[in-house]
Amino acid sequence: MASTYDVLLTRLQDAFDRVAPGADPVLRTSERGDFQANGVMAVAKQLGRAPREVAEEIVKHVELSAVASIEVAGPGFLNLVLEDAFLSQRLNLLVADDRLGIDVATEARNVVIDYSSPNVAKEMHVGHLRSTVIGDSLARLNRFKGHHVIARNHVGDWGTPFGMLIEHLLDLGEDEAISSLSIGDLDSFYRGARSKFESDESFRERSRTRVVALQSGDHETRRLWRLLVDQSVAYFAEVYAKLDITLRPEDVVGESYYNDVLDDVVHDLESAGLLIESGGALCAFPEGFTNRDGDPLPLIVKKRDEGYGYAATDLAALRDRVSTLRADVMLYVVGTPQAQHFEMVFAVARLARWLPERVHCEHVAFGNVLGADRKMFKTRSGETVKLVALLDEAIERADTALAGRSDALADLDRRQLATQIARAAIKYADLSTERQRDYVFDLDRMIAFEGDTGPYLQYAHARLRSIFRRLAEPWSAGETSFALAARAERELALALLGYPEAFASALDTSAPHRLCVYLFDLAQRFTAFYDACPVLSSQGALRAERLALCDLTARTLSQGLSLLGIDAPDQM
RNA sequence: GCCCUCGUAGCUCAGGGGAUAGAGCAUUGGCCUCCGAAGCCAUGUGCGCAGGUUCGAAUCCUGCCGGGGGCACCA
Repeated sequence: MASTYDVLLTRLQDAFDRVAPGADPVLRTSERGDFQANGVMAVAKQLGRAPREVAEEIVKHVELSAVASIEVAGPGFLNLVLEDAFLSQRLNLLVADDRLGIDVATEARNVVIDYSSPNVAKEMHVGHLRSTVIGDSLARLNRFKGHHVIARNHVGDWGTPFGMLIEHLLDLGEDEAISSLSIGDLDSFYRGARSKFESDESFRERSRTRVVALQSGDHETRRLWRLLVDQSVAYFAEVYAKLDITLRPEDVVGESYYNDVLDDVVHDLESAGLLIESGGALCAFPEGFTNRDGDPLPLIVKKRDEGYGYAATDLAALRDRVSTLRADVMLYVVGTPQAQHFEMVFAVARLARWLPERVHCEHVAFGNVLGADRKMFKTRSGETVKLVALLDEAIERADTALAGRSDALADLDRRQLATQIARAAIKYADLSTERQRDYVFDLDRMIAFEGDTGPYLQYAHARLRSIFRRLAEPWSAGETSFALAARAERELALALLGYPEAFASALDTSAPHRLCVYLFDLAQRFTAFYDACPVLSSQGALRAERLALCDLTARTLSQGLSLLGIDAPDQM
């Protein structure tokens, strides 16, 4: 169904077209009315006419009867106020719609989303938080829109470190190594290997030999490698479950997956005349990239030592995603430092004709997570912070807070609830800031259950559900007459009608924070309404209307949060 | 040195051509015989600086200043 905004835009567009075909009405929500159209001034300028005169003409032509009143204001703004009956009609459409006004895509696209990407035999840490959380939200948004999402967890499962990791595994003994890995103590395993590699010459030599064996496909070496990978993937699955991330083991398609086609990638690039030998390495030199000396900057596809760099793997993956997975959209949820790398990879892929124009390919970049000192977020002792440790601490705090307000929650699984709240706190804090910016990680602030936080949104939802729990009679949403006499009711209603635009904006720009901003605004309008408009103690039509508003708000909050990967418990 | 990115209230952040620039936290002061006070209401000398484009600039362009990042074989 067309959203309320779309209805108004269509009507205005028709009127604008009669005066200046194709002109944008520039329709926005407004504090001076419900909406305002700002496009008149530009049109008047273009026509060389007085803006107010043009505005009057558009007002004369626009067909808005039974929809909205419209008037000219200031230099030529058009202010619109929705008719009560129209508002009521629009709300009833939402009441009857499980999707709350969000249409399924008319054509489902194949959307490949590359996110999370931890390293095998290494702990997941804050450095993986943003990619994981943002990528998962984008996956949920695209799925909800009806697209076919292909999640790709491009884990680091290949490269020279595996020589030392496998030798370390052998030193420990398989059983011992597996039990160490399966309890999630990946860091100490990795450190153990690392320290031997740095201090022990013979270990170093064994590691080098082992890498060669791995690369040449030695059966036993591959088996040991597979052991490492499987243990890690199982561990990642535990972390994802704890964070409520939708990535599955079958979404793991690591770097090694492309090993067999790397020769092919190089061969094709060579045939296309895109590779030049430079300093012993095979490089592509896409236009527009220079190094610090002003010379052309290479994308190194094959290293001097004959090994392949990550450019080769990324190119192979990209080619595979277009040709095999039939991607229409490819999103790479990777930090901003990789911006130039991806620009170059995309440029080379276009040159190689692996990336057709019709495929939308985008580096969904995000900023760093910083500590209170505005430097990269680390523990006090300077260690990277484990993701599970982060979540565990948040769970503890949530649990403590819950314990202090216990009675109503006696029957519930407090631990489960604390986990839901902790996830909300961490995810919302991450998602609610504009992606490209760095943000300061402050657990106190994000889990403080007041202000612009995940728990605040959950709380608003829980209060709504509480109203329905108290209801003596069975209730279900039906055709409702919305009078919206109180200001707070009208404000809430307008926000509810804006949900489809907030969703579209978040989806189209891969910006979950836009949905966050919307949901927080909605929650605030709800609590203002809640304060000013008694629901259960009101009577008759007013009560029915308010219950319907509550139901719509609860559904919108719940659905919106779910698109962010956040639960909305009924009680907390 | 070149390129990218960011600079908005004391702090953390929205707003990315439209009218008097908004939230949250903190501050101060009000609200619970009444649906959950994790709440609501009130409370402000702020768009880094200088030009430019425009009827209109926090928003677009140029330069400068400041933070962060990238710039040949670790991904």
